[in-house]
Amino acid sequence: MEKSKHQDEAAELQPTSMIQGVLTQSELGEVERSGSFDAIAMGEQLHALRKSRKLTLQDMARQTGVSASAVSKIERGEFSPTLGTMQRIAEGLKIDIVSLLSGTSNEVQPYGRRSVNSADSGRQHLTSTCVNRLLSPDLREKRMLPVRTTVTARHVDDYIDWARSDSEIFLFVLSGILVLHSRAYEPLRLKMGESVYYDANIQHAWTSEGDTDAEVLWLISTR
Amino acid sequence: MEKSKHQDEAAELQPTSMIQGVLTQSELGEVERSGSFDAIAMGEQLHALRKSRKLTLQDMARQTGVSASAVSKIERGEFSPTLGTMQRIAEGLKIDIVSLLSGTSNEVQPYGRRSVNSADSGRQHLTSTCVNRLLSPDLREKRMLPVRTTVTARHVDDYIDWARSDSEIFLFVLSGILVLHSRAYEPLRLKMGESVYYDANIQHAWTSEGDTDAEVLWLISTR
DNA sequence: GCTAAATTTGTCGGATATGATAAATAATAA
DNA sequence: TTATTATTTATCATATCCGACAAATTTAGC
Repeated sequence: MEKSKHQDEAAELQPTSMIQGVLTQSELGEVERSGSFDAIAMGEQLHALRKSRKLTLQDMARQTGVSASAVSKIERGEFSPTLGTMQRIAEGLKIDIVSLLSGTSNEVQPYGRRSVNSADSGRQHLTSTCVNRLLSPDLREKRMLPVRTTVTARHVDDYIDWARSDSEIFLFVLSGILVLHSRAYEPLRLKMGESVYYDANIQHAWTSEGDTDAEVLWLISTR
Repeated sequence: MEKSKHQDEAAELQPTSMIQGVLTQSELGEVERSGSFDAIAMGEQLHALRKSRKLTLQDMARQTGVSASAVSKIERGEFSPTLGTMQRIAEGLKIDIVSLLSGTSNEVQPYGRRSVNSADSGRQHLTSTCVNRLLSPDLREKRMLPVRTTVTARHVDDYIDWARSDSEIFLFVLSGILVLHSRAYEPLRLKMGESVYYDANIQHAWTSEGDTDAEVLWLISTR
């Protein structure tokens, strides 16, 4: 079993960013997306943004101080703008360059979404080390991924690969005794009501201690 | 009481980004930071990055395909580079432009941090509507802020201002009955073991129902 | 359809960025 | 120190960006 053991159901439910079926690839996906773009992409961004605001090239020129012809050429990728002109454009449009470049400037922020979970909601997903139930799977592009998990593993040997990602994890023990194993720390025993917040960029794995399986509520950051 | 009611202790513990004592200003802080920079700042960024990697201008030229003299002038803000050259530089340095511009390219990502909370850990902070205990307050710059709260309010009238921020909130009921009030939805009753994930950009407030105060575990996204 | 206005795209001169090479400065060694 | 080398900055020719205005295209009204 590998790192996705207590994570692959989550992966299934966030398809766009889950390249390898590993939950924490979601963040990787974000990073990759924001990093990959060229002058044309940026031009398209700008064009889309201008259209969505229903501005003409002239309006643009007036607001930003960059000539209409220049904006036109930038939009069509005919040449690659100077940082200075990009700044003027961003300033005139009241957005920051980062979002202009990363292509998030035109995204509408989700508003008022809500997803309720009953005590036993969520399709169960079994692995050899735990049973996962992803909470609020209907909401996409969440910043946090809440999961309720029953940890069935009793020994770290049950894990072939330990989990690792560039995310952060918060874990709260609902019942039983959970042992958090980490490459950087001694095993940590957590009882009911206890919790831990840790960087997932260090390898880690979970096991239960005692007769009953530990039940945990945990969230992993997605960006 | 205002929006920070069940959030102001959190604010206290993330001083840099908590301008107005409102928890979700953390996000605002991030945004503001990433938006403010000019060509010179970018040049300084680049210079710092080059130095930290112990590269000469020639090395740079070799790796990026941008001439040493050009890089030198960019670093000193003598002119504003083209998006194309910025791309070449970013590519050669194996970073994405966004982080180069936003100034995060040279930051070291926290590694292997960990913070454990006992069942009753965290200094209590009383407000007129609830008792908050911020979990893992010793970790700074977290992507999620975990809080354990006892909701003492019985009626929405106890709130003067409802909470609102550009964050996302996950809430899990540990005991009692919590009622989630929202400007967009009918009041939602949540019993023990039930949970909800919602966008905090719509005004909301929490109350307890029944004789005992509801005990909830909740996390709010910070970026 | 046509006409007129609005909007976008092309042209060209001037401004600015970039690259090759030289000059200047800083670092290193004897 | 001086000599030597490494590194950065300045010079200048060339390529590219940018702005003003003209040409072409699209849109709107009839």
